[in-house]
Amino acid sequence: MSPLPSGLLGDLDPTSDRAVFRQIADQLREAIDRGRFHEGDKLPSEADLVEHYGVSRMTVRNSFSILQGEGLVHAEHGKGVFVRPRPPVRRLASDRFARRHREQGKSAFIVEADAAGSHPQVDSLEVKEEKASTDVSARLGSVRRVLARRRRYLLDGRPVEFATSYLPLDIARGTQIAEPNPGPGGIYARLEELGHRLNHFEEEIRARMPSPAEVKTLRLASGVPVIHLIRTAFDTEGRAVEVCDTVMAADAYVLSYQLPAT
Amino acid sequence: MSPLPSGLLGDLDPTSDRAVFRQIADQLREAIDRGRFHEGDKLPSEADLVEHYGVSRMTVRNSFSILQGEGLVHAEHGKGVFVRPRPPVRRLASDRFARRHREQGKSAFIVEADAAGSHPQVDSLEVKEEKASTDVSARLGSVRRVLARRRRYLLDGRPVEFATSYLPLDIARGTQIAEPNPGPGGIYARLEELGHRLNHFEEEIRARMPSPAEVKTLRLASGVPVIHLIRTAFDTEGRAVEVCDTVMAADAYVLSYQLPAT
DNA sequence: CTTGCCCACTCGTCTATACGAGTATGCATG
DNA sequence: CATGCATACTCGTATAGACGAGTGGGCAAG
Repeated sequence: MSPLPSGLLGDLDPTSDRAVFRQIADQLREAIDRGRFHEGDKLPSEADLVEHYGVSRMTVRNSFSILQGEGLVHAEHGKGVFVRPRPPVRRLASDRFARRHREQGKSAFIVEADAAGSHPQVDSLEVKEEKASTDVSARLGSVRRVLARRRRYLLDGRPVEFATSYLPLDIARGTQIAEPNPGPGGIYARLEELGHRLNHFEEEIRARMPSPAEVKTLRLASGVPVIHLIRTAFDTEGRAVEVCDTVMAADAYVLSYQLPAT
Repeated sequence: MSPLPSGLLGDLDPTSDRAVFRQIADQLREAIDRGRFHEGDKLPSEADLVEHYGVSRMTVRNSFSILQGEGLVHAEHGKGVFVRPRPPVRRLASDRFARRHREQGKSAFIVEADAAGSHPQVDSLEVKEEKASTDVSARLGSVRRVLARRRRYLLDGRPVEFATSYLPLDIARGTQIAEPNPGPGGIYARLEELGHRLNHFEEEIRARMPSPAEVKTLRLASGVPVIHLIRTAFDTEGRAVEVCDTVMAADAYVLSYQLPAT
């Protein structure tokens, strides 16, 4: 247990009314911000800090837990506490559903990830008929049952997004949309072939902390929120033909929209 | 210290390899999800749970800290731990900058909040010239200095959003845009009067955990992420005439966009 | 050289205790 | 009745100790 390089971290201010564990967290945070520790670097161990500050181990752990909650660091059992690297982000532009992007055979996700040089995967594919939730039913116009298409998207082995599409049975049942592989251009291409020419989409965006289930399927580190996006697709007759419910790891995404000023 | 109503919470499973504090958190979470506790309800005190489960206080506190991290509950010193109420959300539609909304005298925020029956406020108004950050400079096209307009928005006394607009000095200096009150229709109306007819906006959206400073200015409860929105306004000549950097309390907002399918 | 074990170091979980500080309530005092 | 204090309850902070479990390096045996 080598002593901490002096000057790396300061001393505590016993006269301060700021709690000791907060002071320690502040100093670590500042050291990270100032670049004393870089992404992926190992922070001093709990034992190091116990010795350096002369406090008990629980106090140090308390400090770490603050930084974890902020998403700044993550602990690895048996190894140490590390500065959390910012993962590469995926940019979603608002024209990502434009018809011209729908021509080729591969899905938008695959094409885009390949172009960005990362390795895309889709798994947990599940297609089945089920009872519509209240919310989905309201959005699709009072349908009882729907076709649900679930899938998880991964980039370089890391899950980044979990999405479920809901479609009214009278549209989707018996079509290729009900097959695991919906064919080139995805379900939007199939919908248009079926006569539902798409007119516009509505997207609702929320951000919140993940549920335990979401932590699991997206393998989220603590302190990482999710972006919850609900998209409704409307055809030219004004009918809602699909609702897509997407939960994204917030640290992996930047959403981008272009709005007319008219 | 009245005993806990039996049946409200279950027992621990000593054979489970799930940590005790997680089991307790699970049971509390489930009880909340099932509606055994409603928004604003007080959960059993730490002492109650210590007695009920026969564990130490730190273990119970550990459970609570999980739920706090999820944004499910919040603790009040001297009172207890409560189920966090879902605050009313503000919906931001993608047409909120349409020209027709810019006619009246009051700001969009005030009009909209009044209509929703809540009491809007704007404070911390600050207008000054300053050095442009790298990011802002890049977005505005390599300007050195900018006019910055900072303000905080509150609904019913609660801060919900903190925004800063940056404008190139050659556009804003000496105009009403540089005054604390930009006049009816806001700075977008002034920009158009100055000959910068607006063509479109670009919005970039991220979600992340707040910095300590953001926790303070937005008075955020723990477990509440922020939505970080960066909007760039372009005039008909393709020039970026304003960058607006907005940090919103994520539990107070739903963003809504409408996209053409073309 | 390879295999396998031991050991040191790491964080994870849990107990027990202590005192501080904010809140609410009831009771005694004025 | 009103004021103010005592008190009990709440969570906040901190200490000290114990054992468990994952990781990785070194060393000894094969």
